[in-house]
Amino acid sequence: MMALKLKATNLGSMPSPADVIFEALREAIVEGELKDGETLRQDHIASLFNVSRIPVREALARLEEQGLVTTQRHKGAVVSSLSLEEIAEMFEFRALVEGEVIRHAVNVISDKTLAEAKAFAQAFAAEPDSGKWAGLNRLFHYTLYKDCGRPYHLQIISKALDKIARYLRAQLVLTHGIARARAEHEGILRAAMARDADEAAALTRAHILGASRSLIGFLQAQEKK
Amino acid sequence: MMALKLKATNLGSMPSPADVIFEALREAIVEGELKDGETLRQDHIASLFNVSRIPVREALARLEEQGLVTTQRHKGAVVSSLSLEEIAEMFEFRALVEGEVIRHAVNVISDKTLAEAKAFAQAFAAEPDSGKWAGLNRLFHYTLYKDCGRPYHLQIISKALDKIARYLRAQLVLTHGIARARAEHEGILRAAMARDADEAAALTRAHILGASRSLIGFLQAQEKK
DNA sequence: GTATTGTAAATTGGATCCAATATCCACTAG
DNA sequence: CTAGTGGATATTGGATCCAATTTACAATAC
Repeated sequence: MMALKLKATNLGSMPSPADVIFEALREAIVEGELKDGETLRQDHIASLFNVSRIPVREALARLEEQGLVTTQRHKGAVVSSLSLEEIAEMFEFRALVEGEVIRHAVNVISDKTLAEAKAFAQAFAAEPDSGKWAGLNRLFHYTLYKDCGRPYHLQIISKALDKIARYLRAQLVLTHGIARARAEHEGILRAAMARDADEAAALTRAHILGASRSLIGFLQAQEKK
Repeated sequence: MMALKLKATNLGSMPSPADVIFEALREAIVEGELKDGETLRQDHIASLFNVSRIPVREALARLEEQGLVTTQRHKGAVVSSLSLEEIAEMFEFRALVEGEVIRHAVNVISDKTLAEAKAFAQAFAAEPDSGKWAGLNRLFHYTLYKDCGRPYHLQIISKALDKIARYLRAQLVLTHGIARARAEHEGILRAAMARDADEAAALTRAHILGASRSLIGFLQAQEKK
């Protein structure tokens, strides 16, 4: 073996075109750029990325497995939409898992991570551009969770968030959720800094379930119109 | 519109070849017929099902998204294997979610469903063929959960089970888990019939975490050899 | 005018073909 | 004999081509 040192990037794990397309579509759905029920034409996507339809189809298959799109044989893929009941259930699920995760995290959380979380909370509170709220909100929470040593839990939370992020956005922007979120983030952060795991878990649960009630109420009112 | 009534099977939602292959591979992995680390050759699978590699690749993409196989660019797909830590985490996760689900289920469970669960518990206890234990075990628990009105939770549980079913099998068959499982099932069933949601949840959690300890101990001993 | 049939265009899903990469093994140099 | 090179083989990933199905719409019948 030669002794020459060079920073070798592992070509074998470079993202394939299919990966790139998957990520782009996922992002677009999560960010709400592709609306509920919108149909995704393989040809169109393929020409956007200058590839054939093959990698597009692979990306769509993976998105369907995640529940972000729904496919009907020979009819194509549409962005999945969730009913009110389904949205409510997702929030319940998040409250359960995120509550558990933050409890474990707070018991072992480092000062460095706490500082990061604090920075995100402040950035969130100070951000004037409503388009960036959802992202900062997610970063804040994720930072508080990430030391929990439970990668599978984190992955599941992330996938659940992907499915409802579009709706959450509405909750923050359209229901004045931002003001309450600021206050509740402060509380969660304080509990975490005090290493009070049960309090952090309880506040996180309440935070999620509160957002759920607010969003569901908003969507119900919306529906009646 | 004509009045003729006939039981119309919706052709549009018939399983595609890709669906069939996905299910078959999933089943084979879950049942342990395909071992950890075994590589899956696209050509081989394609000829087994008499199709080209295209639907096989779609199935593999979906399996990878589920975490049942791992792909490396240009090297192909292998059946994912879980470390001891990962297995332990999956059990923790199951205890959390299944505990929650059975609590909600027991509050609304029908007598009919209880009777079904009882039948599965008895079938499980009486089954001499160890190859069928895992399936009956899963049916018993699923039956107790299914009235909970939370389809997303059930789906997540199902996917989590898929990832560890191979290992669970070993726990039941090789560690005398079957005897304890019989007794614990009885307890869970009794709590459910008494509509004692908290007790059913606590017993379910204990059941899962007990199986986890037993399995992890077994695998650790195995590893040292 | 409305409902129904038939046909053309659009779209998906699969097969085949081709290029890029990895793996294996024989060969060579030292 | 060993390390290393080069090329044959196997395998994957993507492009192109083709068949099957859906959709839109024009033509026809009533």
